[in-house]
Amino acid sequence: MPPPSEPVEETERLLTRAGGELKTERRKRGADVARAAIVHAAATAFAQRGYYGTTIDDIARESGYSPAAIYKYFTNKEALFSHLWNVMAEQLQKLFEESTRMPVPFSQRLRWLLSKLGEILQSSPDLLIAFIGQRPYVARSHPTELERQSFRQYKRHLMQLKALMEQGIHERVLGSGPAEDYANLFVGLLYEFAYKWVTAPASADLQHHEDRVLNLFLHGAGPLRGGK
Amino acid sequence: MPPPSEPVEETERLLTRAGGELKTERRKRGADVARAAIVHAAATAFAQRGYYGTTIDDIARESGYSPAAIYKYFTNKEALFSHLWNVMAEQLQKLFEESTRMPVPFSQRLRWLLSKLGEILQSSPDLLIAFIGQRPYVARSHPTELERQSFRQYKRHLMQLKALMEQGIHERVLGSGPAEDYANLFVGLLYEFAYKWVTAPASADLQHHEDRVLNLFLHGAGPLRGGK
Amino acid sequence: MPPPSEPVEETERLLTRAGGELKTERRKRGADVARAAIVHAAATAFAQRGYYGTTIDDIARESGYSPAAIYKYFTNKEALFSHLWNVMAEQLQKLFEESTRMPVPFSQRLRWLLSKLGEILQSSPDLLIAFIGQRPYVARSHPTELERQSFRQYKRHLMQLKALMEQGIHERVLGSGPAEDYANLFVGLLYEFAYKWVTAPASADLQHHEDRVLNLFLHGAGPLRGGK
Amino acid sequence: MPPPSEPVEETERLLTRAGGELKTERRKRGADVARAAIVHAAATAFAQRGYYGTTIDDIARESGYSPAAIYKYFTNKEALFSHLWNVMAEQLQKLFEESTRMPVPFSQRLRWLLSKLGEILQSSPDLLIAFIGQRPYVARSHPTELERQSFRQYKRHLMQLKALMEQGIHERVLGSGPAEDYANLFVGLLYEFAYKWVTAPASADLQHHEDRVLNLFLHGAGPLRGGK
DNA sequence: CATGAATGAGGGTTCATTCAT
DNA sequence: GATGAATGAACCCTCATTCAT
Repeated sequence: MPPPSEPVEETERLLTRAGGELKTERRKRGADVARAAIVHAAATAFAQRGYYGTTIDDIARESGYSPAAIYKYFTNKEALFSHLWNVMAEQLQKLFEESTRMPVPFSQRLRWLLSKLGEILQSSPDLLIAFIGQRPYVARSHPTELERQSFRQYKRHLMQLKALMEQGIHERVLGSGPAEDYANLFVGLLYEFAYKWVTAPASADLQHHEDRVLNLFLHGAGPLRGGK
Repeated sequence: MPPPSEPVEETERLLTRAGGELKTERRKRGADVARAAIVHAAATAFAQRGYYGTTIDDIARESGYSPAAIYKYFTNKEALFSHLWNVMAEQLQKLFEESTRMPVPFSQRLRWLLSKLGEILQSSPDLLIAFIGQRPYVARSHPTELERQSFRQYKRHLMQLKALMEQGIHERVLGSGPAEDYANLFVGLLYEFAYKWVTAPASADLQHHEDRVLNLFLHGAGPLRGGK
Repeated sequence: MPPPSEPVEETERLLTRAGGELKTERRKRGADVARAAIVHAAATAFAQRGYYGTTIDDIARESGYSPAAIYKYFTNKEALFSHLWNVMAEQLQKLFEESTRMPVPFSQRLRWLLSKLGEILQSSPDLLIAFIGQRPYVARSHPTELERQSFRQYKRHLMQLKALMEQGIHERVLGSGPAEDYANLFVGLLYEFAYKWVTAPASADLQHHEDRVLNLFLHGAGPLRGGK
Repeated sequence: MPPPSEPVEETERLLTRAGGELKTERRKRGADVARAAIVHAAATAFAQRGYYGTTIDDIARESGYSPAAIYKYFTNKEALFSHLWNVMAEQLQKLFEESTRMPVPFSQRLRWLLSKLGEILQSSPDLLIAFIGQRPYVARSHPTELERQSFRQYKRHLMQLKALMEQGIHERVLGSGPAEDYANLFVGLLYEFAYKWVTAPASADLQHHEDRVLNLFLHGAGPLRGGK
């Protein structure tokens, strides 16, 4: 009776607007389609109206299924949100990890990471917003299980980024300052520009956004220094 | 019947943990005391459990008044939250404005601004979190009035900061890059470090935090360059 | 916020059809009246359609209040039922206790006990049925908290009756057989005749019923023997 | 479309833990096996968690079949329960009838009846509890069809027992009191001791239980009298 | 014969809000 | 000025039941 917690990758693939050809495999079909529709509807709804502002009925309506159907695939509202959140969290986690392992100079890895993040922003802005929107709850005094989980994941991400930054420090591409600060700077920029882009997507092309973030990250707001 | 929307400054004064001597002036007393108690209770509750997680009953209980009393002072839950939000928004707005007008070099103004923000973080962390926590809703497709208002205010803050940054650019303390980017960088850092400090306040003294933020803002993560 | 668990006696008094003059004391009124109405409606409903067959809406409708009002007085459906159940359980418990302490011969005490039980049956048949109807759940493998509680109380009643029977044995009014058996016999008869009376109340006057129960209890179905 | 209401005896045979050899007769097999599995699972489930506490999904899971399959054999949940109930009711009915026809002295017939009841208690305690648990609903003001049926059957049992008791009276093994009272006494003892045995089965061997019931039935709780 | 998939019809519960006192 | 009492409107979730395959 516990709804089968399908591998997160599946959902991820189905959600991605880019590679969503939905191969017509001879799978159980029905169930998969329904699950994907629900997950998709949920991502949109949660992103637009937040966790509390979204009702199960909303998701049901938007997905084309009945509220009861949703409970066949997820134990409850929180589990559904949690699933979505994990999809994004794992995607990011993987990205961060990968970026620390690429056998190329640090600055290339940074670029690569940023461009990958840009792709996510483009392919699943809904999910990304739903994800980031969860962060504020991190500071709660009486966190729900969901909030506790978010907090843990948030710190895990920071750790990963810190590791990356340490490599940058080692390669002398970054300064000597505490790697953690750099990680925070990175995250701060990411969130800020993600919002900027989402609230006004037409403002410019994504590539340009990435360049600006990279530049701000490396040199801050101060004047170009040195010989120049 | 719409409860008189008392000047925000009053609340602000009452909330600040520092200078809250509550002089026994010749005033209607009762009403003021009640209002202050309610506002204070609301700030704590909203910060700890969020807008949706906080019930009017919660606030009533914590304030020592009845739910009905709250409606004597605020038209509804949203108005109460909105008021709190505005208190913080105006406080920040004033700070930003002031910082563009100080007749001292840019870097001093920046320092001053940061230290002022630090004071706020220390005196009303609850409020500040409640304030920042509101930001994610900014991107909603179907925003409530509160969200629309938040969005406007958020942009106003950015404008103000952009003006400040333009001064910095003019004084050659900052680079030539678009002032808006610098404003975003500043905000990103602010939020990130505010969270950091709130979720682990003991981590270090605030002064130190400010230094790091300033440093990251001015120089980014890149290495200190050349001749210096 | 936890609804005030008013002393059970109060409810008991209000429910009793006999002495229910509802003195117009200058009490908080409202709340008391409402609570009594809800409790009364609940007793009727539960007795007629059982715990599961009764909805909060039923009780609300019959009590003349809204469903939400019920939750002001009882934390939830189970708590409401549990309260009713306790009212009866304590009433019985007190009766049983008292009957073991009366300074009169055993057979008089027994008579007195039966007549008291008869009074209850007449004044609150609803409650009594709701109470007895709970017993079957006693044997559940996976009991709810309510069921566990019922079971404990049931055994407590048996213990009390056993104590009474031991006195009867000691006074030679009863045989030597295990007191526990006598307690079970007594309970069995009680339940059986309570049902009989409730399902066909007009069948005879209560006094007559009591006599028969007493007779069956003392002599069973066998023939009157010997010399007598 | 109404599923063929197979003769109750079949189920009875399949349920009885004792003689369940399930001969591989030339029969539709499949269907029979499925039906038996469902009925068996239902008996267990209903007995453990009651009618309302048991879901069709529960029964399906425990039977190894799907919920839909259940509807192939029974029109609905109530019909399934009703069937189980009838199995027990008819078994008892037959027992009672038979006991009035045995060409042996009354006391032997009584003994025989009790031992037969003991066998049932041992072989299908689940069913017996599910059966007895139904009784309280007998008194409902707005009975469901199931409850009406239970009530009728209950009275039929009493009638049967009353007939038996009349024989006892005639044979002078019982007193002269109304036969109906004796029937009620018998039922009361039966239920009470059935519960006792089920809630604490290890307490003693069944034979002993039967003796006690018989003794209580014949002589009540009073002292052994007269010259005897 | 069997089931996977889906749903309609509630049921319990919460909560912002009102209003007579 | 303050509140006790009450409620309408949802919301989350469950479950018996159906039906195409």
